[in-house]
Amino acid sequence: MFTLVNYVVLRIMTIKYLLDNNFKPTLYKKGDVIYEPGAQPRAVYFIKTGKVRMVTVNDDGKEFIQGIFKSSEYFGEPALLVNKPYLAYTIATQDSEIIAVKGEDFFEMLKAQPDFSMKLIQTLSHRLFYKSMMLEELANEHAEHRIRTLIAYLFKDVEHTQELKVTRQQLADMSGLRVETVIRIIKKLSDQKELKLIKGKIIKI
Amino acid sequence: MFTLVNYVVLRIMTIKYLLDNNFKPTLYKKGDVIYEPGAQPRAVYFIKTGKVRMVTVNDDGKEFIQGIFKSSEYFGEPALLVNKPYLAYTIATQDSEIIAVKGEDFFEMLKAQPDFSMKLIQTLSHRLFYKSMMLEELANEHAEHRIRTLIAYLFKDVEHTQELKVTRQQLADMSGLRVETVIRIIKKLSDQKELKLIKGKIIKI
DNA sequence: ATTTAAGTATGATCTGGATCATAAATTAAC
DNA sequence: GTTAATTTATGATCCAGATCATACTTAAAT
Repeated sequence: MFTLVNYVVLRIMTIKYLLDNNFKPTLYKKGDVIYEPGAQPRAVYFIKTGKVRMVTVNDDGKEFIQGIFKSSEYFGEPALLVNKPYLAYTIATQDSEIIAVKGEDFFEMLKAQPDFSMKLIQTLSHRLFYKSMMLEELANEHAEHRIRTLIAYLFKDVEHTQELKVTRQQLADMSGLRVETVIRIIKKLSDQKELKLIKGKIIKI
Repeated sequence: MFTLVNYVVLRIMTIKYLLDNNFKPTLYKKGDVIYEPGAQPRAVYFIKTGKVRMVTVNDDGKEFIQGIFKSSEYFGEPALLVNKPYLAYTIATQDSEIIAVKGEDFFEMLKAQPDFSMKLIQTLSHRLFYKSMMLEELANEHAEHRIRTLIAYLFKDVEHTQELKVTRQQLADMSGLRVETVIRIIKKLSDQKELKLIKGKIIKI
């Protein structure tokens, strides 16, 4: 069976494969936009180093974080694969080196490497899982439940007593709530000893 | 490039392939549960005939419709592929013949047929697209906007002057709103001539 | 053709979380 | 080390949509 370890190895291998095959990373500075909604997809983006956030923005300018991608992950395939314009912005949240693999090359990779194809299927399944979970939350659950579920998810493969590297604003932007609401709920969860706060940082208990 | 026509053909071919290879459909009666949340996935389900709805249910019994699957479509792969318990119920909304393909056989199919693998990637991408769109709506948009977007999506490959085969309750269960709210909004959209109502049925304008 | 069930319709009230406003505590930048 | 910029914090008010209640209409079952 497919394990977490070879999953990670395969991810790193993919970047190596690209570099070995002469794909060149582009440098994006913090805040740079990699693509915007409405644009026609032409490539899949592999992150060599750095981090990006994928956000949809409504008419009032309110952001919703669709996903966060970091080193050795890739993004932008769904739009390319269904051949529809992007729905979201993708923005570097720190300086990042990103390899853009053109559509044809990506399809080539898929054909040439059945392993990669299988891995993509798993990656897409993971993302679907997360989105299904969040849809249920946003549709049916109240603020406190949403934040509990989201924090549990973010903490899922994190050690005891480690801190969460997300701001209240980001939690708000992932849960469809407002910062003030998230702040009040985090405080409440802390009062109930469901988590610990040290200088405002959220610590797993 | 991959077109809608060969996409549909491939879908139908898959069922034919399964029948030719001696996979036997099981009959589910209207209301029968195919699987429930918490169960460990062992198979992928291909619908020969009929229709199912995939729903998550919260503690108060409120349903959220994660997806509706019909003839020649399949469901249940993400949980199998990431090897996590199901999140949702899948329930036959009418009498249905469904072929359960065991995990091993499904992985076999994927390996043996690169076409199928590519098609699965596209299918997952489509579902991700829909879920991303709905997440943005549930997180950021007001009731009227949600219903507009949802109706536009449901009408997307439907002719002019055709009727929507969904109830107000189903729209509510897909948008995280309450029936009364959906009813009031549909009425308003009708008043604004954005759609037509005939005996309560929603008609594309 | 009647009964029953499911879906649609509408008004009145209530409430969770948004919004607004203002300040304190951290962190980043120079 | 000081200033500037984020982030966290907290109270007061407001409102979209939930909830409750009740009735009507259409479709399904017998």
